[in-house]
Amino acid sequence: MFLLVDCNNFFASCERVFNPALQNKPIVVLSNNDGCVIARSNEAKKIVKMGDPYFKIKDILQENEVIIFSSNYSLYGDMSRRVMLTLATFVKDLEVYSIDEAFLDLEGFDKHYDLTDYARKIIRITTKNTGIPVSGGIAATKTLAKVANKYAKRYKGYKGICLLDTDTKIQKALKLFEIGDVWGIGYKYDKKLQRYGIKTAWDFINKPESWIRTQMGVVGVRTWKELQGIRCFNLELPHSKKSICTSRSFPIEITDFEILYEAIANFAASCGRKLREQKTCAGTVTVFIHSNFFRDDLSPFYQTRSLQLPVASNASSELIIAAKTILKGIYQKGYAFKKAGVIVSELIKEDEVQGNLFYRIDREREQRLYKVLDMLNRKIAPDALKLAVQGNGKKWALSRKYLSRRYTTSWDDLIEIK
DNA sequence: TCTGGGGTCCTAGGACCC
DNA sequence: TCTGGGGTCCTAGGACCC
Repeated sequence: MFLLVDCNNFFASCERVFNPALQNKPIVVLSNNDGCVIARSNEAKKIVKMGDPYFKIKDILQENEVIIFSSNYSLYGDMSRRVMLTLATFVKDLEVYSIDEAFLDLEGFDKHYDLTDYARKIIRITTKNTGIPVSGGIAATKTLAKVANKYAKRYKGYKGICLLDTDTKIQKALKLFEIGDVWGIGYKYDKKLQRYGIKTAWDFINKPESWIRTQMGVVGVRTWKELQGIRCFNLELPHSKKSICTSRSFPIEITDFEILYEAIANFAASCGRKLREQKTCAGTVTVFIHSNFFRDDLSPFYQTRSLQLPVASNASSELIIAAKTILKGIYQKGYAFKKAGVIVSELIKEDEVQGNLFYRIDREREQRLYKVLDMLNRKIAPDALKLAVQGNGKKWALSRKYLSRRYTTSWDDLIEIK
């Protein structure tokens, strides 16, 4: 059996841990640039929708005295790490599936424990250790564990844990489960299935496999099987990423090449840092820039281009040079850019990089340099030490008006007790 | 008039997840 | 005025090989 543990309203809960006055109050967390709603406390769920643009719902938030936060990923990332560390003490194998979710392998546990009791113990101790409320779903497949988890959250009676272990229970659960809420069924397939009269997960599994295959390909068939208890997804072990992206929307529209370049240089440097963190090098650098797609007075403008590096690299300086070459090729005067990003791909392990007879660079020296740079930035502050081309970021800085403190990762932000 | 059969690799786009 | 960011996998079609 799998146990899926999911943090309740994760970002909102993180904000509450260090500010208990927020208990039982409606909270929303906004995306970068304070753009739109990306997390809500239960109280706020009744008031605004996920993804609502902030500027459109400002008044509603105010009327309802909703407390607003800009996203604080230093805090959420660290709280996530704490949750995962606690969960890891209970099982041999777990897969950290996202910032707020993990699949735990309960194989064999049923011989010694009552699964529901054991899972309740897990979530009780996790909440005690971290301050984050969590809930869990247990079932034979990941997709069913996801279903179970939704029930655990939906009904208080489950006391945080829902177990789907018998055909009767599963059938009952699927009959009441909307098809669009199934893991693997997104917006498009939801609409499509609804058109064919498929409203619940139960309707879905009663379609023939061939029909699912034609309409939704092998991906759909996997979901169809998983809902019937046939395992298609196993616990995945940690692996390094296959591509890494750093991108931002700008609070203003940028027309100037130099400002855009400064932003791109920072994105490339950030990709470099992430590459070094997972000990990989990138073979290809891609840059994209685009206009404000929300403006209907202008036709959308989008440019992207890739460049193969002569030797795969994770040195920020080399990535920046490549990114600048690309940017020069795709930048066009007279256009206003609202969003840009750098993607690095064709990632290979740091120590398996293929050399190049015609392009020599002192890799050892470079590696020592970035080792020091990363170490200092970890110790002092992100980007305490950076390349001069990265500038000061003032011209394109994100707006984060409602940022809380980095309670757990910055000495300056520690709570003082009076 | 009629035009084989079997394969690989790459890319763009589309679907999904959080 | 103001609309997030970061990923994965699959598929179809085109180009190529013999």
